[in-house]
Amino acid sequence: MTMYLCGPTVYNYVHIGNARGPVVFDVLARLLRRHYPQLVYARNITDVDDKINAAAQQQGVPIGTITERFAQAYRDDMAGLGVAPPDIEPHATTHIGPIITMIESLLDSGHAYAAEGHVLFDVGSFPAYGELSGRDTGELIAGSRVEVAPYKRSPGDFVLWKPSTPDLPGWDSPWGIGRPGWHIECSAMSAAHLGDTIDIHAGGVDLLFPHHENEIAQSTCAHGGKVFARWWMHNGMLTFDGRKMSKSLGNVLLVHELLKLHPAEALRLRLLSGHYRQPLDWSDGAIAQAVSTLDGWYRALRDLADVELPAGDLPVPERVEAALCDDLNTPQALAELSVLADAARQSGTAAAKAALLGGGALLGLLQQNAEAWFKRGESSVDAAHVEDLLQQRQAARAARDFKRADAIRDELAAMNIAIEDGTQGTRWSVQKS
RNA sequence: GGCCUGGUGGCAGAGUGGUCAUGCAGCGGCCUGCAAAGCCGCGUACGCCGGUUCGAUUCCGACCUAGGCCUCCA
Repeated sequence: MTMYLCGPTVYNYVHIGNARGPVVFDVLARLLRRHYPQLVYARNITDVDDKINAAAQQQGVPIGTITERFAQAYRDDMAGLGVAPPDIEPHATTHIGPIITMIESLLDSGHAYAAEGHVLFDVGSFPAYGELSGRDTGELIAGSRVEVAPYKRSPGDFVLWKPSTPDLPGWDSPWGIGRPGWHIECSAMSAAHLGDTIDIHAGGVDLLFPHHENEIAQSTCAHGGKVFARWWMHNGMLTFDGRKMSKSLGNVLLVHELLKLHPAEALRLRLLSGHYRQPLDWSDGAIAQAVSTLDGWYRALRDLADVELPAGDLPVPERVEAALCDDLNTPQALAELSVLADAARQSGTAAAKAALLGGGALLGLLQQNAEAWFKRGESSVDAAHVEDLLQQRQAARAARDFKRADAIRDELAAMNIAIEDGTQGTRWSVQKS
């Protein structure tokens, strides 16, 4: 079983919309690994690109400085969101050889042509072009938004290799010093690591055309007509202010920044709270709801802190798995998690606790200590002072001086501390998303 | 203009041809010194108009509306 996800072009921090695919397909990978332990999951890094070049030139540094920095930032952001690293993280610049080989094969088979230092894919040579995205080439050309260049035979033809000037990164090739086109990178990298035919190819819907269409054309033609990807999965876009969150629109929220402001699991929960194929709207209110939901689950777990888990691996609740097996229905899986939380609260058994944790684990949620969840942001709070106030309040209550006790509670509330009196004493937590 | 998706209760968001989504918020009750948490209960939800059907939120058609792709984009 093989899976390929189109990864980031690393010239800047990624925004939360960019994280939806990695998070959603991380859940898919977790699910698949249960059934196909030999799953090989590849997520590439595009580390050569015009935008990277622009950023490097602007800052006067080699592209490697930019790409290494932001590739690491990307790994950090994904780790922050609880995304497990893929099995393979191929970089475009370390696959120039395979890319050139693939282009040569396309030239040899008549699916590509060289012109003015460029090599272009001849869309007309691949009748199935447009099938995935449901468009026909005639219309495409009529659309006229494709770049018309004198060296193109047909406006829909796309670049496999383009020439580089001395001030830009380039690699030696049969067509001169140049660099690969974006589309061929994914074709070459997936073939290099996952073979001619991959099982699942994932990515955002915005890549459906032309990127994935082009990948199909290149790979199919380079591999003698073999199927490129058996299944395609496209995640819907994240919207913000009612519009697609995108760098070009400028309405982005960086993962890097959001992780400083909100609990990571709330961000992850939000990304999983809609079906992956549907659009999902991002808002502060939505994050607050996610935090409240997690509060409830963690509260159930905190009450069971002393209940020892059964030995061995956590169980995966059948209903959670069934939901995910049904076209990765994460909202349904989340609903099942709420049911499990109820069961844990009401039964208080080790089995119920394990089920809740096991279901959460499959979704990459409930991965932290319950007490830690409620005490997050504690560094900004003087815990000793809080404990001292609670002691005073306890004394006041014992003396039935409720006015004083309530005044202390108000004081704590002003410090963003919420308290709960329970049979095991008074608990406190930091009220901050 | 072409090609796609959607429009579900205050909010988020699944799903289904005919008794339940689920969560968040709200309301009432129990509990509590009072709260909080928890528990119990509540709210005439499926864009609009036709059609098919014994019956449609669910199928079909038109319309309105939102968004995406057609250019870099997760």
